[in-house]
Amino acid sequence: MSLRFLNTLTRQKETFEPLQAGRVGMYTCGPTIYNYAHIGNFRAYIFEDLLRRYLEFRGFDVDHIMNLTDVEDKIIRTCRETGEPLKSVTGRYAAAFFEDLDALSIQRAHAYPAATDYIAEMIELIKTLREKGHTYEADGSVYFRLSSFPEYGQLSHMKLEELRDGASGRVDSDEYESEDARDFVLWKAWVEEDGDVFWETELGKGRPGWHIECSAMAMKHLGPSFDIHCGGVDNIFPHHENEIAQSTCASGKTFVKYWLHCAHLVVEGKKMSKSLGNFYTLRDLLAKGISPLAIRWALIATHYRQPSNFSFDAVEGATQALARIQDFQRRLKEIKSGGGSLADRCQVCRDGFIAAMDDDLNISGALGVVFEFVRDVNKLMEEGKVGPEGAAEALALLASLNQVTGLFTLRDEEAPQEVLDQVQARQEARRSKDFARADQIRDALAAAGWAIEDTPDGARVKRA
RNA sequence: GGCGGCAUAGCCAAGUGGUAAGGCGGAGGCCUGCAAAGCCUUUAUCCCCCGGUUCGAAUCCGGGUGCCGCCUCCA
Repeated sequence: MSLRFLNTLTRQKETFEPLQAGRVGMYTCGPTIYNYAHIGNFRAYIFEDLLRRYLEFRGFDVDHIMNLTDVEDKIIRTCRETGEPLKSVTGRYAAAFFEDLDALSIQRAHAYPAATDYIAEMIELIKTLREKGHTYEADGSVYFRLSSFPEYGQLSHMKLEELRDGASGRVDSDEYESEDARDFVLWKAWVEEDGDVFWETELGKGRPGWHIECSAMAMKHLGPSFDIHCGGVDNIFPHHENEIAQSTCASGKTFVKYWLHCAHLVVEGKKMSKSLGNFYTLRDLLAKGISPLAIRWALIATHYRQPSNFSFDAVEGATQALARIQDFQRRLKEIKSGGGSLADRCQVCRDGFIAAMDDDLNISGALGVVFEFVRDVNKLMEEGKVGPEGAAEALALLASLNQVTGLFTLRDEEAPQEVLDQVQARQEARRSKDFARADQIRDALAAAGWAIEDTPDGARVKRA
């Protein structure tokens, strides 16, 4: 079997074959850094993280680029309302964004280009488009003329005529200086509300449109043609469609080979919204005491093209599932003698995991395979059939698969000496059949956040 | 109004023509001084509803209902 992805462009599952053997160029649309990202955003970033990790697991050398949109209407509005400089606002939320990525064990992309650092590249790109006759000017702004790109709509599978019909009644034509409401802006002429957010360029005083930044930065980092471009489904139209138009017209080459889009997240079955009270940033959830790994699990466990329902029941389930994997690893680590190898079982698990993931990143199926492995090995341990060699093999397998999931990291905390002393005291009480005393110690430790589990080889203590 | 996606047990969620993975939760049992962890059994005669195609459908087709997305710079 080979690695296959559903390509939004063709709506087919296609075997993944990178443009250059062994190497993958991957661009993912990142956040607009004017606020804290919410868990819906992070679902997309975790999907992209899973994709990148799996490509690497499969031996590809991945170059992952994620943009940061740091100039845009909402940011400018914030600056105008608060008087805070643009860079100050975006710097603060960029820092918060990276903290959140770390909390969720999302691997860093290889570069995070920010739009305002690529103004020169955007200007060059717009000039190229102008030379090739794809643009026009109106009131100091530069627009892309959609009628100059007949293939427009190939990604979203929408027809230009349908867009025009759809727009009727919804678009206030007074807001547009463009010749056609469907045309989009490449360069926005400065207006008074922009304050000191502008660049003096060959195209005049103003700022870039949103779509052009991704074309400019993606091509700068990955070349005119690259392998994978990701984002949320809402980006398909118009953002990614516009990127295709700009990039293809400028370079004359196919922009992206595979487009992968992530479905949205609902919370408790409803669209997240502040008025419903189900709108959450990562910080909101951490403040409720939910572990970041449980959030990662809840966000990753649904196939990326399926709408995912984030609920507190689901988070509780994720927390318990994580504990099961953690306990499994603790047990394996304690095996000191006896038993044999688990090479065959490990191979079955690894093969099953890969078969599922190869099929358009079927993470639910892959996790199912891991749990079947856990159950089988737990049973073998119960029967005393697992030795140090087998335990090491199983732990190595989980560590390997953890490179993909980021969910199996064993987080053990060394118990302080006073806790160990109490554990020892309890063991002595048990030996002398003073169970009241033993239970009293166990309850006290539980209250302090330490759980005791008795095993044939002694007591195990872990963070509750 | 146009385009598209989704609907599987209490919860999360795989499965796209051959008779319902997995996890959480619940119930019973084994183990344990008691627990915890683990193991075993059990928990959807059925996959939103109504028709149809087929020897056979959760899976295909038609209609309906509900939720979600896009159609103006929200992942």
